[in-house]
Amino acid sequence: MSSSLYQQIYDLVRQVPPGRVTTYGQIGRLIGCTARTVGFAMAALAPGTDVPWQRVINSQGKVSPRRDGEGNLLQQVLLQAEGVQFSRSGKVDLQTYLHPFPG
DNA sequence: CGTTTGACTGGCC
DNA sequence: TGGCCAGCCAAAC
Repeated sequence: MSSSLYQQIYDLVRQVPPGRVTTYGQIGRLIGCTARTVGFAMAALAPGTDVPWQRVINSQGKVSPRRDGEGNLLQQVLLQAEGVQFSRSGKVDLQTYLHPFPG
């Protein structure tokens, strides 16, 4: 059962429940690739995907600025709608919202 | 097949 | 706390 590298990334992101977040580095470490690769996989997602890409943020607990510069705001809104609270600086408390992956 | 780019990260100041 | 730099890896050209 060998899935593509991207498929493994998407599979882990789907395991993140609403109201929780994960980081690029966390997923990358579980699969065995770098955070850059995870970010690249997120960028390759289609608008109507079933992957909760909004729950993937950077190690600083902030939403990474995208090349377009528009979806980043949407990501914060979607997370807030799930109950994730942002600090005044626009940061998320990873110790509270980071999803603990099994293994 | 070499170069460039990008939704990252850790270290340093 | 926040900005800058080098390292990393995969896709696009």
